[in-house]
Formats: sequence, structure tokens, C-alpha cells
Amino acid sequence: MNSNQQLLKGSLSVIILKLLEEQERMYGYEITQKVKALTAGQMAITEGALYPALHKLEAEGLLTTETQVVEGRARKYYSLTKDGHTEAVSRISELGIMLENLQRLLTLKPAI
Amino acid sequence: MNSNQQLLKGSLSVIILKLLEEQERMYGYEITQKVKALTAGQMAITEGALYPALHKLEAEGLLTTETQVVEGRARKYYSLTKDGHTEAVSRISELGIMLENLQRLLTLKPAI
DNA sequence: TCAACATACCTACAAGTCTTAGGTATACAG
DNA sequence: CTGTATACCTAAGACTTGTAGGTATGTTGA
Repeated sequence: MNSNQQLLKGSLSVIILKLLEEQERMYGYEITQKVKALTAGQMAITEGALYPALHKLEAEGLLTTETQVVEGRARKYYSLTKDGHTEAVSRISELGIMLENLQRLLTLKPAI
Repeated sequence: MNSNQQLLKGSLSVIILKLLEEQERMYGYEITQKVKALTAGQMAITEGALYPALHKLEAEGLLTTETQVVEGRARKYYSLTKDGHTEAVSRISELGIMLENLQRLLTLKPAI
């Protein structure tokens, strides 16, 4: 089970919020590709995790959607609401602190 | 729910393995205190998560235990087995990569 | 032509981890 | 003698994610 593509709990929704902070509108498939590209294929968001996460963020009022047909295929674009932006800033900062702490723990030197 | 003390899924067992890499023998309560100290109180391992995690690592053969009474109280010391050491090295490296990827994603600059 | 692959969405179920909320017991300080 | 720190533990539930499916269109190459 522990392929190195596994995500860390709680990070997915923050990643989504972060990507939407940097790019006004994104659709699901685009998000999976972007993450793959940005991590040189080392991280992969599964669709079974992504779509429910998107729907949850939408239900929480953090995202709005707009469906559009492009090249014969339907795309559902997501963007941040005002609340979404606020939450994004807050959650990104929290996760940042968490990552710093984890990195500090992992780079400990033995206290002889 | 989202107190900033939340852990990231999968990180707890790696933290345990890492601490035991740096310190031969540790007991549960000691681990909770060490993590609190090393992160300036920003991260707290709950006992409800820690003890099951320790038991699981032991069941997997990565840790061995030795109980000892100190100052009237029983302490259960955990240390790495040979397999535990191997797994520790591997999991620490994997989590490191994951943290790097997450940090890269979180520190993205907008691509105008 | 038609098979395979990329694009694009979705859900149900299971697996797994963590939090919450308890429990027991000893030592020590006020 | 009450509260706090130390020290262990478990059960139940919440929550997130992975697995494994499903549908459908467009493109590419054999």
C-alpha cells in the first residue's frame, strides 16, 4: 500500500486551495496533471480522492463551479469564493507550519 | 476539528522511527513530550494515536519492548529491531521526499 | 477500421489513521 | 486530600484517501 505516491492526510484540500490561489479557474483533471507535473511524477492525486474533495469544498462554500464544454468534452471549472480565499490563506499557512515542524523532526541530529 | 496540532496521515509512525533512530530507547510518554518540546508545543501527539501506533510497529516486528519500573511507575521502553532500522531509513527518506513535494506545491508562485 | 490512449467526469466500498473520550494507577506539591 | 504530572491503555467514531469500478468523447497509430 505504501507506494510513495500516497498523500498525507489533510494535504489534498490545501493543495487544491493553493492551486486555485495561483490560478483563477481550474478543472479536476487539470489539477491531477498539474500536481503530477509540479512534482515530477512523484505525487499523483487519485480521482477517487480528488472529486469527493472538490465536492466537499464546494459544499462548504469555498469553491464555486462553472461547467463549460471544450472540444466536445464537458469541463467543470472550480474557483475560490471569498470565503474560499480566506480559508486558503489560513490553511496554507497552517500546513506550512506543520511541514516545518515535520522537517525539523526528520532532520534531527542525535543528541549525544 | 482542525486545530493546528493535527498530524498528517502516515507521519506518526515515521516520527516514532526517526526518534528511535536518534535515541536507542524511548517510552511512550517520553515520545509525546519530546515531540512537544521539539516543535515548541505546536505539535502534540495524542496518546490515543501513539499507543496503537507503537503496538502496530511492534506487531510488524520493527520495535521490541522492555518493561522497567522507574520511581514506582512502569515504563515500557521501545527500541528498533534490525528490520526496524531498515524500515526507518526507508520511511524517513520517503516522507522527506513527500515533504519536499508538498513544500514545492505550497510555495508556488503564480505563473503569469 | 478499430484499438488504445488521453481527456473528463463520477461513485461506492474498504482500508487506514487519527481524535475524542474515556479508563487505571502512582508520585508529589499545595 | 485534591490537583497535576507521570505512565500505561482501549473503544468508537470521524475523516481522508485508495481501489476499483463506471460513462463518454477525441485522437493517434497500426
